[in-house]
Amino acid sequence: MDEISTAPASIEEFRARLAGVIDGLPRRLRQCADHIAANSDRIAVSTVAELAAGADVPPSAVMRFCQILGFSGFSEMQRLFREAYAPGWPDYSTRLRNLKDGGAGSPQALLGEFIEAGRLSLEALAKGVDEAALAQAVAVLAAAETVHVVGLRRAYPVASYLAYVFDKMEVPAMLHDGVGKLDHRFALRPGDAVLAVTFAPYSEETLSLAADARQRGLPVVGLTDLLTSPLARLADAVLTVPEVDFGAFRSLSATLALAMALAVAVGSAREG
Amino acid sequence: MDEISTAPASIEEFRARLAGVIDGLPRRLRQCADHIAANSDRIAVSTVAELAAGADVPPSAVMRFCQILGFSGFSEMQRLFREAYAPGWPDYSTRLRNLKDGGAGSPQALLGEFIEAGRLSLEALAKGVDEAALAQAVAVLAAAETVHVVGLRRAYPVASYLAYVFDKMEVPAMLHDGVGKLDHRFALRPGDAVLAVTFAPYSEETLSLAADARQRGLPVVGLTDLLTSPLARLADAVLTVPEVDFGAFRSLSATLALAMALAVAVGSAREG
DNA sequence: CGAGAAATAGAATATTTGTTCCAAAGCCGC
DNA sequence: GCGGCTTTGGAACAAATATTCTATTTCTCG
Repeated sequence: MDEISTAPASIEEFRARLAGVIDGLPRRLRQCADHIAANSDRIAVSTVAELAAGADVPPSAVMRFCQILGFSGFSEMQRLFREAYAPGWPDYSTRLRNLKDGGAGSPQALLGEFIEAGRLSLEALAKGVDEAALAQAVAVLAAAETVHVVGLRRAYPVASYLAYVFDKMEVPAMLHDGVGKLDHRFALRPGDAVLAVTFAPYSEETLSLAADARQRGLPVVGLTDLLTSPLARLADAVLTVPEVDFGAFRSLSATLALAMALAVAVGSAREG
Repeated sequence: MDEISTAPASIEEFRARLAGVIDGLPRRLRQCADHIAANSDRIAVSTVAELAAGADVPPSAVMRFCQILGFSGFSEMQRLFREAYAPGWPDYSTRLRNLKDGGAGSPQALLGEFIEAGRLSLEALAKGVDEAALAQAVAVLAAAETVHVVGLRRAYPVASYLAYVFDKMEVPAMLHDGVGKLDHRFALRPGDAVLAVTFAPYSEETLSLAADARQRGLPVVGLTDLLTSPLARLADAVLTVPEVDFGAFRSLSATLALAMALAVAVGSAREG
């Protein structure tokens, strides 16, 4: 291994050098590189042993890694990070305020708002989950042959992630995405179930597919925003998500958390 | 001096106790208290000797100070600050694994875990965001004619939501979704930019489109998990998201928050 | 001013942490 | 399969760092 004799003098240089060598790195050193890149903010406050444990390598691997980057050893690398150590505030709310102070409309202020919206949504979900409805939704979907997932516009990311998780968990699922304006309503077969996702303003196509399923006697699970949603009337089990909007856009954090829990629970139930 | 036997459990408690004792302190200890109160953010990355030098007292004075505050010694005090800086999610993945192996997870328990994962991810994002990279990403995309959004598999929900938000904000955008195995690479025109989203295991198609764009001189913005991601080398601006990742079950909360902030910031910048 | 108590500095020690080195294992081209 | 090269893991070692101890100084109060 050809060593570089001079140590990086700044964090930027450090990153550049890391990017430069990472490709030619053997397995263990690659693990070090990945873990350190992912936790570069912890270098300043960690010991070799802690970092090594995090990367799942022996301490000596971390040492070799430091040397390959041009440092004489770990201490020298750590010194770089300790000096640059920005007071990344221990307190979440202070940090958030700092972000928002970047000026109204600045990217980081926006980010602060979206983070806040997501967090509030998750908290509300934690408090207000309807356990009976969730259990029923799991039961319905676990009993189905094929799960038909439908969700358009702002609900589409949720629907597509549900389809992804179902696929990974080997649950037969079909994503109705409205491509080509085809609704594929004849794909709904006896024994199947529909999982419909929609938020105000409720998309016509989603409601229509749910109504169709219901008419044919297929069970429908709804994931929506309010109990007064038109989807609620069509569904055998209704899950509502108290999502906080920021501006015109919905954070989706809570919705996705609920969707994932649902999908994984259904996947586990079908295995058993 | 009346010692307190239990150590502060949080930084707030630490501050309270410090405020409580600082008045009745003799000279050298008072110096310690002043210096430490003024530089509490450096406790995590300093040695006893450094702190002592800063306060202009001998190291043993610092030791006594720590003990008066209720710590067994300096190390214990330092641990408080190190952990407060890098909180919470040490063995998160083992927790999820236990949950999966053990109880097979009631739906509510699963939901609780996903909520917690989302919350931690958002918190980590608030602390670890690279504001310079975010600003650069906004600049690049705001200057583009058309934004080409690409992201597949687990990144697809993010990509599709980005496309949705761009659409609402009247930013010309095209979602490359890989339908029909078409990569639409010839849709990339001079003046356009690519916004690529991918997480390990990095999807070949996404990387390939990004590489193609770069080769033609189009700017690329990457949204990925690690700075060592192959996408990082292809991109002019790299945004990394510290998302809790376990198998197929990625919370996406932080990713979406960052994506939305990016999209809205780009939309606003283009209006002005 | 002087006795006693408290506080202090610095040296001595214990402990933790970083670093080196070498034998064993893995890999590659032959 | 075999020799040479690279990589790896762990134990031995070295350095840095925290902690304790005690002689000395500094306060305090009679």
